[in-house]
Amino acid sequence: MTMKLSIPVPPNFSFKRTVFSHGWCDLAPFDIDQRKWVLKRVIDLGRGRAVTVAIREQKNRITVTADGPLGKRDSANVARDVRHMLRLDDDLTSFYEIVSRDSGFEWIADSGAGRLLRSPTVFEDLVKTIATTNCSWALTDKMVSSLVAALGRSAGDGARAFPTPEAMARESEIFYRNEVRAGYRAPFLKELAERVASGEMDVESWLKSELPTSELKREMKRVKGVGDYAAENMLRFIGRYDGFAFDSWVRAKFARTRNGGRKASDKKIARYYSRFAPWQGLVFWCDMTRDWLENETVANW
DNA sequence: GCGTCCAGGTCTACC
DNA sequence: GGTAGACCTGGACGC
Repeated sequence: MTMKLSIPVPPNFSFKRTVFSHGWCDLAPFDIDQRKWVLKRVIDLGRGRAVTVAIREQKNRITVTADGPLGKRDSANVARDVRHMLRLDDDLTSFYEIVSRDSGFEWIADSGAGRLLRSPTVFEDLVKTIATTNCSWALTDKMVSSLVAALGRSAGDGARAFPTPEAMARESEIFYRNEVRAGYRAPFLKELAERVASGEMDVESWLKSELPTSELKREMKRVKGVGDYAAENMLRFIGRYDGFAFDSWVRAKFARTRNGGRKASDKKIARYYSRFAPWQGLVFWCDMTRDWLENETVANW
C-alpha cells in the first residue's frame, strides 16, 4: 500500500527549473530520474524511521508518493518537507517583477526559475556546502554518498536518509578522513555535528533569524570550513539573495557567457547585477544556469 | 608511470 | 582588513 499526497503549486512555479536549480538533485539522498522527471528522496521521519518518496509534477500540482503507508503525522511532515525543499512557500513576486522589466532577463520569470532546491534541514545543506569547497564535484559526490551510506537511516527499500547531527557526532575524525574521504574537512564536520547535536549551535534557527544579513553571515562563518562562498550559499538557502557566493565555477561561467571569455573581477560581476538588488545574487545564479534546461539536460554542468 | 595542477575555498599567521 | 602559504583528495593533463 502506498501513500499519495497532492500539493498545489504557486504561480510561475517550474518543477524542472526548481529540481535542476543547482547540483543538489544529484547528491544523495536525492536521486533524479531525468527521463521521467521524478525526484526521489529519502526522508528521515524520526523515531528510527525513514521513507523514500517520489516527487513529480502532475497537472500543475506536486504529487508525492511514499513507498508504504504513513500515519497522519508522518504525512504532514513529508508534505512540510516537500514544500520546504521545493520552496513552494517562497514569495518571489518582487523578484519576478524586477527581472520582467529587464530585457534579456524576462526568461527568468517566464520559465519560473529562481527557486533553489534545498534539503529538509539547514544542517544537511550546511554539511553538503562544506563538502563542495575546494574540490571537484566528483569528490563532493563521494563524500556525501559515503556519509549517507554509512550513517543514514534506512528506508524500507534499502535507500538511506541523510544522517542526523547525532549520528554524525558519534563518529570519530578518523571516520571522516578514511571513510568519507573528507581530508582536512574531517575535523570541521566532526565539530559541526557535535555542536549541533549538543544544542550549542542551532543552525535550523537561521531560517527564521531576524538578524541583518551581515550579522547572520558572520554567525555562519563561525562554523569551521564556512567562508564567504559557503556562507553566501547558505544565505540563498534561507532566502537572502544579495550575496554572490563566488566560486571557481561561476567565475569561469561569467567569463565565458558575459565577458567575452576574459576573466572578470568579483567587483565587476557584482556591478553587472547591482541593478537587481536585493535579488542580485539570485539573478546572477539564474543567468549562469540558464542553459542547463535548454535541452532539458544537464550536459553543460 | 610520475609530477603538477586545480576543482563549486578556508584557515592561520603575520603584516 | 588584507594577503601568502598550507591543506586532503582524486581526476586531468603533459611529459
